[in-house]
Amino acid sequence: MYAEVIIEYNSKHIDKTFTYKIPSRLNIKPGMKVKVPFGKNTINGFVLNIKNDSNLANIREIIDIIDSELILNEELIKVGIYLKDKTLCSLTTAFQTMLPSSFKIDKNKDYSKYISYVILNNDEKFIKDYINNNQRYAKQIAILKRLMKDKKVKKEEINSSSLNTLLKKELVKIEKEEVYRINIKNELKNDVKLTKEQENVYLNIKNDFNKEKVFLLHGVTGSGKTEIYFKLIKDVINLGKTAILLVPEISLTTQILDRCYKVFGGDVAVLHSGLSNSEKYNEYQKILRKEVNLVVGTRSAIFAPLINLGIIIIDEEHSENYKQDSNPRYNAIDIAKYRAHLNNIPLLLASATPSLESAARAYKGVYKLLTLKNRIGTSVLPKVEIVDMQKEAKKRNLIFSEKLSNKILEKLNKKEQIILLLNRRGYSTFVTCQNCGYTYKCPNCDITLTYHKTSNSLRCHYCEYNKKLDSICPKCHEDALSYLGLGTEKLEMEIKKKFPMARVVRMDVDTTRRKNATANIINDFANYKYDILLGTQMITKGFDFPLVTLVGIINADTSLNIPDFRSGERTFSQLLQASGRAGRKDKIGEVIIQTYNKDNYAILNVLKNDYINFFKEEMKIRKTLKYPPYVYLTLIKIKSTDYNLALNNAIKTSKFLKSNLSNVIILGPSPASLFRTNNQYRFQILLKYKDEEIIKNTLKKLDEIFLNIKNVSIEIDIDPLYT
DNA sequence: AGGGCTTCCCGA
DNA sequence: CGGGAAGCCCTC
Repeated sequence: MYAEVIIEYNSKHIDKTFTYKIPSRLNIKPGMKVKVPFGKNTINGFVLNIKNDSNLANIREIIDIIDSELILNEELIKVGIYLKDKTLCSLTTAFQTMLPSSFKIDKNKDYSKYISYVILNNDEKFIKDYINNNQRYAKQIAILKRLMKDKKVKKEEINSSSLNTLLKKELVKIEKEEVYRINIKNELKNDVKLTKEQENVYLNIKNDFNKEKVFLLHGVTGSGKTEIYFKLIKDVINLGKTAILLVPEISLTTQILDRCYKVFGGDVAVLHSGLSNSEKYNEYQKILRKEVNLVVGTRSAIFAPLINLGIIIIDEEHSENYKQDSNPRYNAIDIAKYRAHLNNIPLLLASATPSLESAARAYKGVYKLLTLKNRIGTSVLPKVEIVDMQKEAKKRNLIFSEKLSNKILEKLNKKEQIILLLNRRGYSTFVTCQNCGYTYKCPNCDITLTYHKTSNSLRCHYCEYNKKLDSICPKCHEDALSYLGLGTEKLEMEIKKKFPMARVVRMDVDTTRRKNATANIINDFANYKYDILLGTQMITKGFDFPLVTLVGIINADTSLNIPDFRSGERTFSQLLQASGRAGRKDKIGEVIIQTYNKDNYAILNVLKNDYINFFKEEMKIRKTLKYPPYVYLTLIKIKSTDYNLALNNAIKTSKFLKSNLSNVIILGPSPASLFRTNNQYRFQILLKYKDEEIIKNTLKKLDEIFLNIKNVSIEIDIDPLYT
């Protein structure tokens, strides 16, 4: 028997399986991690396939099985191959991406945690005799008596010298027991009652449990989507199947996870990058050992090795976090579709602001569209107002309009909570000299440096560049540096100045770096330890704070001004999601949007709370300009530290594509939106096409060509989020 | 990835 | 002629 093995060396030059003979002493199955000889070394690999014969001349033998557990099941092997095919990454990269670090192909780490117990090691008569004959060893006798009563006692609770004697005399022994770091023992809550509207959605999906079918649930914020998820998952588990629930980011897992634990108790494993390696190891182990039926997590949880999946649910499906922005650039929704296909089960995509692609498919009938139009309970949708900042600027109100200040004061007095959104972190977005006009720029990238007051440093948000701020201008040596542009740090200071009585907390990348920091901020705010939560877009996601009655958008234009075909969609979705945070329970929510573009269609549709109208207007633009969902996109970037090398290869690439592709619009090469990052010059070529399959082979060839070109690299992003 | 083999350039 | 760097190819 022979095994096809992928090996741990991750290079596109050896992106294939190698065949090894299976020695008769080993019981090898596909999915096992094995040790094999390779050249002069012995390395790790995964068995992908087993076959009866091979026509290769020199075949070596598998040395050993590393882990008798099947790490990759049959389905995951297929998913790995799909991932390679979809993103053009190597097979090894594909499987590495799917596994938590402790299980990766080149690792062999056991992060198990054990508790040691002491138990009796002999029959009762023997122990009793020992006690009777050795009355003078009072400590030992006490231990033995305790063990006769309690059966097992934690090792730390027992005096170590007495224990050693007892162990030597073989009166007791030590037993290790594995424990998980996350261990849920909850009283399970009873069923939640669904409203008519929820019930209808639930039944619609339940009727199609045994079909490969994609549902798009368009439900307004606060319409009770989570209850429907739970009911569906319960049913699936009762049928003896399993479920995956994806949420867009770690901060959201905490809120939804608490609710999962209440409903499903210890039947849940959680997977996201906020866990330590040991925690991840434990959670993964729970899944491999089939001890849980539900996995909740972020993007990579879509690779959870659950068998017998019954449903996959993707919450906030419009979120850009489902796409990985480094290699391999996969989208969890694609993987979910593939797994739903393999298992012949439903995939539920849900959002208050579905992505244009999903909505278009739903209106076309490719997905089944389900809607929730009403908020649950007595809660009504918030009242939205737009403030024209051009007028306010004349009154010298640059940060807070009159209306917003008054509303903040009003809410503070009423002891209600406020959320303020500003999509830019740091203190000021650029520092410039008022004397000579010098502006600090990153030496590696094509971008101005952001000033961070807490660390008194200038930082590049694209690379790791960081420098202390000078007291005088480095060019003209005048003391005339001024701080322009508003970031969350400065906003926090301004709020404290203007509303000294308010308790303020800031949430952005800078304040949430530490483990559990996000969860702490969210919990403290939910428990009314603060009046105002201010932050970047991370505060807009699905949180549920009943006391919040005012949401203020400080500057709605930040996302609008990014030159990208999706900026309208992003602005609309972000503003509508942020608005959704206002007014849950019985209080009416208010939303104030400050903008310099009061007539922009995205902002106006937020005002009317009209998703469908936004969809129609945006679709017209996409159709005219030939953008998704009317075409597919692939973005190719050619990068080099040498300008000419980058440019010449970009031109060559474009020629290659033009001669190999037909029915494809090829745009470029043009300088990438950030022309220089990390000292690399970047040119890009954009492909637009209607048939996904026609470009695959050409892209594969192109990728191979670049393997042999030095000092230039290529990056192929299929279905990119940004152009 | 990493090792071995070939080639090519140049110099006490 | 010899050594060392650089390029190329192979690994089941």
